[in-house]
Formats: sequence, C-alpha cells, structure tokens
Amino acid sequence: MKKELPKAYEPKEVEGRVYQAWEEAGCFKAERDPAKKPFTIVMPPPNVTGQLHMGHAMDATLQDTLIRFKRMQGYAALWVPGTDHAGIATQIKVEEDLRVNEGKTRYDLGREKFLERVWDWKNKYGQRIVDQQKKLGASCDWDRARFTMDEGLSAAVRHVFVSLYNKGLIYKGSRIVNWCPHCITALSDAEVEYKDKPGKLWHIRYPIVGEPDRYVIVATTRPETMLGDTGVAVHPEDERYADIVGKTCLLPLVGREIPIVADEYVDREFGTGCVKMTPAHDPNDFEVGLRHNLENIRVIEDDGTISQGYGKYSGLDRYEARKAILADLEAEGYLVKTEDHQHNVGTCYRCGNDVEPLISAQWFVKMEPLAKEALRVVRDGELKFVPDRFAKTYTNWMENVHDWCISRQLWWGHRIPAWQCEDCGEMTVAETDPTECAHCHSKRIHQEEDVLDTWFSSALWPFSTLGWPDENSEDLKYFYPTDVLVTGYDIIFFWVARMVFSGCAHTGQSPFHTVLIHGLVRDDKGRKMSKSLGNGIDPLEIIDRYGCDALRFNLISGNSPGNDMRFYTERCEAYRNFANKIWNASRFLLMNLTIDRCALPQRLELEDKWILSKLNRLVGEVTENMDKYELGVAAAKIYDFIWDDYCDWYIELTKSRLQGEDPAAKESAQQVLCYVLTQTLKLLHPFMPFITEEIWQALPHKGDFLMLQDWPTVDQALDFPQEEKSMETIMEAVNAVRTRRGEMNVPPSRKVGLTVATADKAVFEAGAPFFRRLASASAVTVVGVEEAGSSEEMTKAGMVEVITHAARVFMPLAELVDLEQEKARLDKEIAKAQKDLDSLKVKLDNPGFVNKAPANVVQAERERQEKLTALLEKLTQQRGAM
RNA sequence: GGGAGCAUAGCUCAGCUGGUAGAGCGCAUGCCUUACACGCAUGAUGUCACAGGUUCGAGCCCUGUUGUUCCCACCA
Repeated sequence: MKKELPKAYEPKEVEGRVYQAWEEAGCFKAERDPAKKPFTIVMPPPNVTGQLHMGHAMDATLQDTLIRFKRMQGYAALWVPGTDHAGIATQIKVEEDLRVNEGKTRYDLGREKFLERVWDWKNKYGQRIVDQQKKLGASCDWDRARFTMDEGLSAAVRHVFVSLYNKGLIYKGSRIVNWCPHCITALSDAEVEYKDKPGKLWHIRYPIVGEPDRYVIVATTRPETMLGDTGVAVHPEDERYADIVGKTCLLPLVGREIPIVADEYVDREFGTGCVKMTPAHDPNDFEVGLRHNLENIRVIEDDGTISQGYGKYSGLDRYEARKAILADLEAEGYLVKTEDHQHNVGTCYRCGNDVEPLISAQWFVKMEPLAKEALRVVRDGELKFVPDRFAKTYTNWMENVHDWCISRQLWWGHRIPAWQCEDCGEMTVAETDPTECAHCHSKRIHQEEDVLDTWFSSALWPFSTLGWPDENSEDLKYFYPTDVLVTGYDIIFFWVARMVFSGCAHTGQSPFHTVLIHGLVRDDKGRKMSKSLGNGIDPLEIIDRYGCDALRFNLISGNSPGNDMRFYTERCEAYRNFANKIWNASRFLLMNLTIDRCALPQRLELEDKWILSKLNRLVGEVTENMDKYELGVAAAKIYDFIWDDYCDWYIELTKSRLQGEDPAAKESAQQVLCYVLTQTLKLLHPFMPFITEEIWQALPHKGDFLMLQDWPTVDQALDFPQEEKSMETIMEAVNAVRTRRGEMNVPPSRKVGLTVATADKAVFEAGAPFFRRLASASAVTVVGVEEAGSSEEMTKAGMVEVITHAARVFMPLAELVDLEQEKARLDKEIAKAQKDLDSLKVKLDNPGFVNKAPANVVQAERERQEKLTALLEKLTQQRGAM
C-alpha cells in the first residue's frame, strides 16, 4: 500500500496528468439520467481568439467549483463550454493583421475572401483559450462545446430574427444611433461608455434675420456640428426670447436661414438659454426636431469626416474641422466667448474613440414588450441574483431600456437574414435564403450587408447550445432551463439581461434561476487590469509558479460575492503552502499506513471523537455555505479545519498511538486519520481539484476518481459534543503549559514531569500522552483536586503552577521563575478575570437580559460565570502564595 | 441628477439568521520536535469611519454625516 510521495507538492508534475486521466475516463461528460436531477451551467463564452485573463480564471473557478460540488452531490452536472465569435474584436484583429503583414484592407479582399481569413484566424487561435481553460481544471463537457457561429447556433439566431420580425419586434428604421467613426459601425446603447472629459463651451452669435444688430447667442460644446444646424431652440416661458420665437436666424459660415423654436427641453439656466439644434447629430436635438419639423442635415460621414458641400471643411476630420470653424467664427466676430466645461462624452467600448451620434438606417429590437416578462420573472422570484442588490441594477436598466440597435456594419458575424427587393422595395425575411421577393416575386432581391450585434447570438446561448430551436432535442428537454449563471457585474446589461428576455420570449421561461455575480479582479493597487496599463497578471504564469489549486483557492477565498478583489501574488504563495501542508499531512499518513481499507474502527478514542465531531460539523456547514453560494466562507472553513484541527492537533494527538506498541491502537489511529482525510479531501476537491485527486488516488479507496465520489453528508452517529468539550479542556491545559514555558524561555528540549490536579481525572488520564508530545512533558501524573497541595505548598516544593478552567498543572521549574515578572503577569490575569466577571454579573443581574434573552444564551453565560469564579479563586490563591 | 458598494489589526480582506472581534501576509521571541522551514510553538497590535436611534445586548438592524469607489441618466 505504501506509496512514496515527494517531500514537497509539485503541481506541475500532477496537474496535466490528472486532468488527462479525468478527460480520458470521461469524467466531465454529463449523461442524461432520469434517475438523477440535472444541474446545468453554461459558461460565458470567451472571445474565440482571446487569451485567458484573471477575470476568466475567477469566473471559471467559481463555475468549476459549483459544478464539481453538484456532481459529487449526485446531480447530472453539465457545464457547457464554448466560444463567442466576438464580432468587432475579432474582425479588428484580423484587419490589423492584414494591414501589418500585407498592407491591405478588408475592402481589398472583398467580403468573401476576408471572411475566409477570419475563419482561418479562428481555426488557428480558437483552441488556445480552450487549452488555457483546461489548465484551470475546468470540468466542462468538452464534447458539447459550441461556437456562436456554428451551424446550429446560427440557425437559432436566424430563427429568432425571423420570429421577432414576424411579431413586429424587429424593425428597420432611420434613427439617431451611436456611431463609432473608428470601427465604422453603429453601436448599441450598452456599447457606449461615458467618460467625463474636460472640454469647452463656446458661445456663438447667430444673427436674427430681418432685425439688424439683433442676434441670439447659443452655447455649444461641439461647434463643428453647427454645419448641420437646422434651428435654434429657447424655452417657451423664457421672457428674454419670447419675441423672437417664430423668427429665423442666419447660420454663420453656412448662410442657412434657420427657425427659432420654443421647446420645453431647453434649460433656461444653462449657458445663454439658447440651444442650437443639430437633429442629425444629437439625440436630444433629434427629438426636438421631430416636434418642430426641423430638417435633418447630416454633415459628418461614417468615418468622422465632414461631408461634401461645406467648402474647405469638407473632408476634414470632425476635430480638425472644429478648429477651422472656430478660427473662422472668431475671425468673423461670431465667437463671443469660450468657457471651460466638463462634460460627459460617449466613447466606443471597443476602441475608446468618441462616439458620433448620427442618423442612420439600422435594425432594432423593440424592447418594451420583451422587457415586461424579463421584469416579471425577477419580480416573482423566478430569477434571483446573488447578491440580490444586482436585481435592482437589472430592474432599473430593464425599466428604462431603449430599443436595441442590432445591426453592425461589419462582415464577421451573422448576416442579417433580410433581403430587399429592388422592384417593390419590400423586405423579405426568411429562415432559408429566399430566391424571390415574398411580396412581388421579383428575383431582383439582395441581402442586407450588415451583420448582427454579437450579443444577439450570445443572448440565445443558454438554449441554443442545448439544441434549441429543435424542440425534440433531448438535451434541451433534460438540461434546460439551466440553473446558475456565473458572471461579472460588468456584463449584466450586455448579456444577462438579454439572455433573460430572450429566454422568456423564445422558451417561455427564464434561462436560469440564479445569477451569481462576481466582481472584477484588480491589481495589487486596486487598478483594473488592462493591456494599456500593462498591469495584467497572467493566470497561466501563476499556475506555473504556484500551481492551479493555489490560484483557484486565492480567487475564491478572501472575498465575498459581487465585490472586487485585489490580486496579491503573495496570497498564492500562502495557498501553495496550504497545498503543501495537505500534501505532507497525507505523506505522513501514507508513511504510517499498514492498512489497505479505510473504515472507522469499532472503538474510538477521545481524540477520535473530537475530530470526527468537528468534521461532522464542518460537513454540515460547508454544504450549507455552498448551497448559499458562500464559496469563500466554505473554503476558509475547510482551510482552518485542515490546518488547525487536523494537522496541528489531530495528527499530533495520534502520534503516541501510531508510534506506540499496541497494534490495535496503531490501526485504529490509521483508520480515523484516513477516514477524516478522505472526507476532507472530498470537501476540498471542488476548490483544489488536482492535489485532492492525486492524494486520494494514493490512499486506500474504492472507485476510480475522487471527483466522482459522493459528497459527504452529516452523520448524527458521529456527533460527540461531550468528547469535544473534554478534548478542549485538555487542549486548554496544553496551551497553558506551552505559553508558560514560552514566557519563561524554557527550550522544548528541556522536558519536565507534570502534575495535573483536576476534577476530570478520567479525561486528563486519557489525555496524559498528549502532554508528553505537545507540552514537552517527560511524565504526567494526574491527581484529584483534593490531592494537590495549596499553591503555597507547591511553590515551596519548587513548582510552577499553571491554571486553567479545568485543571491546575504543576511543573518543577521554580528556579526559572522571575518572581516579579510572575506577579505582574498574575495580577494582569486576575484583573482580566475580575473585569470579565464584573461585566457578566451586570449582565446576569439585569432582569431584561435574564427574561428576554434566549434560555440557552443565559445558560451559557451562567456557566461562564461559574467557571470564571472558580478560575479567579484559583488565581487569587496562587497570587497569595507569592 | 438618480442608484449602489465600501469604510474592521501595519497591509489586503473575512465576519453566515444581532449574543465576549477573525484570517493571510507582515512583526517579535524561541525551535531544523524523524509529515511539512512552503514548517512548529508562543506573543503584540482593533473607540469595527463619525453622530444618533432600536434592543436585555449592535461590527451586524434603522436614520443622518463624512470620505471613497462604481453604475445608470439626453442638460447643449
């Protein structure tokens, strides 16, 4: 049975091998089993050509921990992996590659050839992130891996598009949209990030037509848009301007005559109370324009340059044009003044450039009817957020959501399945490519050039990956709806919200019942990890240095759900040490192991009952914490149990048996050690899968893999509250002796005989061997309370006295005592006991407490009072003897 | 302009339904005690941001204040 393990745990040697063994044995495969309950998680699909970062690592670790836990609990646990085609991100990468290596643009290649390049790119790099996830120990069912542009998922996308279109929930229209002139595409509201930037507020004079020397002064942060001004607005109740409403003014530089209108939108207090209206380039102006029939004149092109027809400004970039226009306004005396002004600028979440609002023909999803159901499922508790405050974030967004712009002027993605007829102008929207116009049967139809927003396909992920829209899909029937969705709070709007309304709309139910939200992993200074800052920490590097288990433990413990965490490499070191601790505890057991079967012995010693009782409670608590998604708390409890209870105490307590002469005692110690370790490994496995599997394989076991073992359950027969207490009185005495020896600087090598005077003779007799090993005792004599001499007598006999609640312990070390120091220490101890006792007395004398507090709390305080009184008495006696 | 989070030991953070404040790292002292120096033992350090309130009892619940971070929102 004996198996040699290296002295220190070497994760690198273990992880790859263990993972391969799991994979080859099919441990990750989820089978549809009518006898089991399903438990499903779909992985947030990372960008197919992306690289694993710390955020992924945390996300995946949480999911893997949950799925392993449920799998061990006997669920048919399915974790669906996959990747996202990531429209803009991927297309930009390939375009960049094309530019750098061949000096070409995508237009040089043409749509078809370019898409071939992207697929090549995807095939080249698509496996990378999957391999990286495997390094994290992810127990996904890889055979079920999906890609958002797979045939099946594309069919789902198309099905949804057609269905929404037919219900009138998808439409095409000319609206003002967020446009990125750098990515040259429309964006959805969610893809715009607002940033506070310092800017200027320019005051410009617009002369009033027919009233020489009269003019209005408008204030603007974007003077270049004046080329597209088609009106000026004032507040209807603004007396300053009442008489000019209805008149027109002359647009400087352009010479266009534009109306002055009155609209509630205008804030009288801001600037001059006059606002220039550029309906084609400002969402508010657009709205005002609708109300007053203002013309929409687009002056900025898709690439951010000024349109033709504006003389020297045409062709200039919008910010170059701004400079030129300002210079001209100034030269011609139209610029009245310039103020500094802080304002909120929309930027593209991909490239960071300023978004240009402009009017464009785009496809939209009508949100209001969809949002209704998505709100209801949360309101009715069919969908819960953990922590629940994120439900509010979600609800708030959903209640105020605008129509979703889903068309993107890209090539990489799901092309919009709509064909426009050149003859009748109507759209034909169909699941299979049409050959003629559905309205006039003309063959002269052509498909829309645009593709769909990437999030349109990810919104279907929980069901499209399971075979939907095929209602006969067995996976869909069995595993859907899924259970928990794990993701960061940063994509609640992008993804979670859209999955929920999509699930509700297309499958009639919320795609999952719980959303577990985690925070961001930041660097050690609290900054977001980012490429531009170069402060990212590569999870693979950490794995390489400290092992996957240490990384996982770090990511799970020490933070609570929904809160950001700072990543400290030092903590990986701490958890590597923890892994090593377990490793060595196991090594110790294996070195002492003579049995080949691990079962609890008939006869249990005091210390066995103590550890078993503690283990039992651990099992209950950890399970409960896991059920409540308190993974960090669960992890901490296991950590403490293994290090403090099992290693620092229990292993030490068994040594006298293991190294003694009694074969039966030897064996029983092994049995309990082995049993407790095995159970603990099961509890730890979801958190630290590799080391636990590796050790378990070396221990006596039944079954093939730890990861497929049953999760431990609470066993009432292993509750030993009395023994726990007894053991604790011994531990208290051991600690007290250690402390005193420490204070007197007695080296551990100096062993002395101890005399223990106690009312619990049996307990301390049972515990006598522990004092030898744990408290440097050469011999232990246990006597009754009445058999020991008074403090005075014992001191005279050269004894040092140590007092605990349950015992007085004497050590013949009087010559080492510094009497003054000793007196001071005792005085301090007495004062503390007295103080505690006093406050206890106040408490217990308070009728409010005695009458209103729960009986068990009152009882506990009474017991404490008794114990403290006894302790104080003993201490006082000892002090008196000095 | 709305909304949310955070404020606990030198640092980073836990603290589950209110019942005598915890961990890791760091620090101090002593130990290579035949599982582990990636270790063992011992020790020091907290007006739980501030002010009120509820309660027999508050780090935890309520109100307000301050500081800080974030999200949402069409003020040019």
